[in-house]
Amino acid sequence: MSIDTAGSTLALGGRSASRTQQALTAAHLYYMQDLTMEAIARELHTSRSSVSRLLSHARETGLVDIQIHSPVESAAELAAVVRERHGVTAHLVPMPDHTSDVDRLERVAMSAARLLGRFFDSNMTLGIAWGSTVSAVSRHLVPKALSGAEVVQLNGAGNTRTTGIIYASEILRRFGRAYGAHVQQFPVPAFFDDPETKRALWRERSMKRVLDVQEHMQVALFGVGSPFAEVPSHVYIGGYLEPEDYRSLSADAVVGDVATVFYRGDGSWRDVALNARASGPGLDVLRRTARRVCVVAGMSKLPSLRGALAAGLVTDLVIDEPLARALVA
Amino acid sequence: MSIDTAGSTLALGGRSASRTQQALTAAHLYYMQDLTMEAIARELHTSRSSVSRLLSHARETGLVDIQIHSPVESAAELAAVVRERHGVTAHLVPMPDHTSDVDRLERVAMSAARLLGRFFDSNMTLGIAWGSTVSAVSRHLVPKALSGAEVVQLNGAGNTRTTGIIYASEILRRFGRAYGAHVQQFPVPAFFDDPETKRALWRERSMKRVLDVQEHMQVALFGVGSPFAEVPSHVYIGGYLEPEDYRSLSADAVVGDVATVFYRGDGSWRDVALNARASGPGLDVLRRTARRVCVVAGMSKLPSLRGALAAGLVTDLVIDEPLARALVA
DNA sequence: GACCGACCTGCACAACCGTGCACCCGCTAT
DNA sequence: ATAGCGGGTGCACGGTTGTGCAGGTCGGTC
Repeated sequence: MSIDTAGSTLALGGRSASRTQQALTAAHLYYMQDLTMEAIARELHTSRSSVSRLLSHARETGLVDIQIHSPVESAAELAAVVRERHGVTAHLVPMPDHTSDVDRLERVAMSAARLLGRFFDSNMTLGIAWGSTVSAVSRHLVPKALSGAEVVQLNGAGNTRTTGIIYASEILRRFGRAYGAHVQQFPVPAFFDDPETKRALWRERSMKRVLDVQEHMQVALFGVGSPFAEVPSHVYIGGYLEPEDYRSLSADAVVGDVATVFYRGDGSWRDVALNARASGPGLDVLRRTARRVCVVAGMSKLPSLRGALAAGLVTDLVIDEPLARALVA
Repeated sequence: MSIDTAGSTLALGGRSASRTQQALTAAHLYYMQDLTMEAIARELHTSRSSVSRLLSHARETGLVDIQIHSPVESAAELAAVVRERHGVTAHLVPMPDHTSDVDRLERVAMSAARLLGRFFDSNMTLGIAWGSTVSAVSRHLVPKALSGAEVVQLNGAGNTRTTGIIYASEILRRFGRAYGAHVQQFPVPAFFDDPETKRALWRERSMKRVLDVQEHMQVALFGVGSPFAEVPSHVYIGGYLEPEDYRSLSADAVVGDVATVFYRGDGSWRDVALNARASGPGLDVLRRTARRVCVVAGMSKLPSLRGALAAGLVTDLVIDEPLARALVA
């Protein structure tokens, strides 16, 4: 008689179980056993709406993981062409040609966020650039409980107007929270005024520690900047660069940047003048990272994307399908 | 102008794409980008109902894979107790205590079928017993495109009334189709009349080939039979055994069987008389298999389950939660 | 060339699900 | 004590999704 209340309920799903346990049970009943929410509500002795919320909770917190496998034999032809031509794995995000640039970014970011969970695991280090693309990704991350994971900021965010801490650290924090990871900030300006200051600072042990973490990351996540596009990236409008800097970039025939490091259409970057003052990791450091996930949305990014591919910065490319078609056209 | 019709559609999702490609696109838009079916229908230039069917197709054919991860720290206490006490990984299938035995079987089988896809991969061999449990599982398999996979029947199906070919081969065929695997039948009676015939047949090269495949399987899937339960298993009602056989089992204190091989409550089996005439693999052969998935539903199976656990036949146990609770009680 | 069957489509309807709202409970600061 | 607050619940409604049905298309057959 003492177990009477538990008698007709579920040991793991009963009213006394934790929210997570209930969500787990509901998810099992819904996704594995194909019950309706109504039926689940009866089994859990609660209302259908609570079950609906429980399932949302389960999805949002990563208890339920939905993957899409394209059967190998038919792996989207377009992706195959991209792989052959550029040597990267393309993750195409389908959408109509007439999608606006903001929608593209949002949709690509959502897909990228869900994909990232497959690449990032316990005891790994993830390096992130920041900018509108990575920021958009950060808003759609699916939590995954990892241990010993670390997230490190790849480039500084300070400029002449703000230290950029708030914006960049908000992004970092989202990643850290989603993966239960330790976050490593990088409190330096995006661009130094004097390259000598950068070199000096880089010799400081506190900075060396961060740089060392960057060097050993297994996954890097970044977008590409497009300095001369109609819709310039965050770096180009936030007061980071001076008119003379633009002239310098122009003179160097720069087509884009990754984490404040600039490159030309042919992928060269070492002798771009501005890079001496940039806070981001040298592209050779980036290239030593095992998995380098580049997220790109919108036609205006095409030239800088080409440059990034030419520079061999990318192993996995998350990209909207119309742009991918333009890339191989 | 010639590409006009394709201009406002999706290259991969347009009307000319294959059903699979369309389903893939729809799945991406639905599960990765959270669009409604209505919106997807617009992008794919089709009706909403077609999108609904496309998504069903994607789920049924394994294009979409839904997994449930219980966060390690909270991995159902009950499962932990089972692991500790019996050394097996328990996959608990939640359901109310008052669930009928047929519902239990159906629900456990559904979960088991979805789980199996995680264990069975290309170039592996899967051994299956047959019986009501495995049959139920076979009806819920989620397809997965493998190469070089093989499915082998573990025990014969013939009896004095039929060769059992139709029933058993239907089950086998379902597995073969779901995984694109080659199927290996085992056309022998479930029980021989004369153990000598079995020994003779086992020396035939055609039989040796099958036995050899069985010995090298990486995954085995089976239920447990319960000879003296209220709801006896297939083997015990299909005309396979004679009254004297039952007396023999009773005299040997048998509590159950796996693939026609009988064991006692303490897990012993070698000296059970009837086993000399059984077509199933010796339990030592079974125990050499890396992953041995046992599917059990319903209280009446408890004694035979205990025996199978005592015999160390199981590495992964798919079981309804009320039964699991009874097991550890 | 008419017929047939297998398959696909959109419609319409019913079933199902998400969410704003009012409410309740336990906690805390006043 | 009590008002306020954060978080959870069920109801009711409207949006979303599954599915039987009545076509339509295509390829094969007599």
